[in-house]
Amino acid sequence: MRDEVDDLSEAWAHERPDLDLGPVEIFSRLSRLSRHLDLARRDAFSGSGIESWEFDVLAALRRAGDPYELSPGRLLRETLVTSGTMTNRVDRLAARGLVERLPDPADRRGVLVRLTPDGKATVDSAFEALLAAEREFLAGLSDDQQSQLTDLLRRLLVPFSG
Amino acid sequence: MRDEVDDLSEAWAHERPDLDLGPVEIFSRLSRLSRHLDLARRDAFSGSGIESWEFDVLAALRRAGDPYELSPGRLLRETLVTSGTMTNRVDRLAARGLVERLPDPADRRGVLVRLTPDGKATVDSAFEALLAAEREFLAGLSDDQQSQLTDLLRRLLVPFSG
DNA sequence: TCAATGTCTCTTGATATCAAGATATCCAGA
DNA sequence: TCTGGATATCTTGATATCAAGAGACATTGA
Repeated sequence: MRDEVDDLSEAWAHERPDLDLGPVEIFSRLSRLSRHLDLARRDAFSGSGIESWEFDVLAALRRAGDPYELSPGRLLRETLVTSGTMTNRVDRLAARGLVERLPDPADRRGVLVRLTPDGKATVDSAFEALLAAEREFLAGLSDDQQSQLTDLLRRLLVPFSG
Repeated sequence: MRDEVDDLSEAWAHERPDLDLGPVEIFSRLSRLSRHLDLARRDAFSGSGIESWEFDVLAALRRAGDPYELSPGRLLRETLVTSGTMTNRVDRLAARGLVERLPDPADRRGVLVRLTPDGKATVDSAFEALLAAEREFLAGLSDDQQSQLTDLLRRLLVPFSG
């Protein structure tokens, strides 16, 4: 049981024996796993004909529940991108017929982005493909280990969820 | 102990009660932690006057040990970017005096990128700042939990390290 | 020796993103 | 009612990245 971070960490230990590399052991793995996960997501989504950024937007709308509407402002907070990026994304999703823009009846500055039936079907199929791909990732962990990992990651994430 | 992914997962469970969301509990946290980590890295590096992509390149050279040289090809495999990106990065690092390009004595097609003394000092100071910032992240975990987490993440990463 | 193939680096063209600012609308308080 | 500041979205300009390909050199096998 040896991974690429063991090599990296060993190299650092050789060059900087004065430092405690404990954090590297965790965060280098976290960061690399995240990259591998991104690639796996791309593969999983290609079957549904969408890209990762499209899924992020569509999934936020899908999770919101019927009638599958959110403001651009809310969407950009959910997906952590800037407003210029979200305008561009909504433009492209609307051009593909996966979402539509509606005026917000409660605020004339505002707009609502709504999932179309086509968009809903697309995101549902993509989500199922994603879950299947992610389950592959977890094949090496027992159910017990999976819930341990969930718990440890939650502890790290809590400070950012305030 | 509740985090943002608990909300997200609950919303999905409400909309898609037919699906097993176990993988989401792990990978959504992993992905979000990675984003928060990127932001923290940026902060940590700003004190040393460099950006994250600069650290990635300089750190690969630093880890290689004296004389701190690697080929661009090796560098792009270490940092997972394309060759065009690496050419651009080495250009900018060389312009700042943190690395220099040398002809490869063993292969006339090739080039070696070498850390300058300035680059070495910069990356060493940035690495110490990064470790300090990462230690903050880990404040909520006991030593025991940290090594549990390291072990679980290694298990996930092993399949990608072949 | 020579040709074919592989390897290495850099260039080009297109694109998604961000930061900053513009415009329109809402809202609280005088 | 009016005014100042906050909010919501979109636009603009600059930049880092990627994909694809070009050009130079190395290596292998006949």
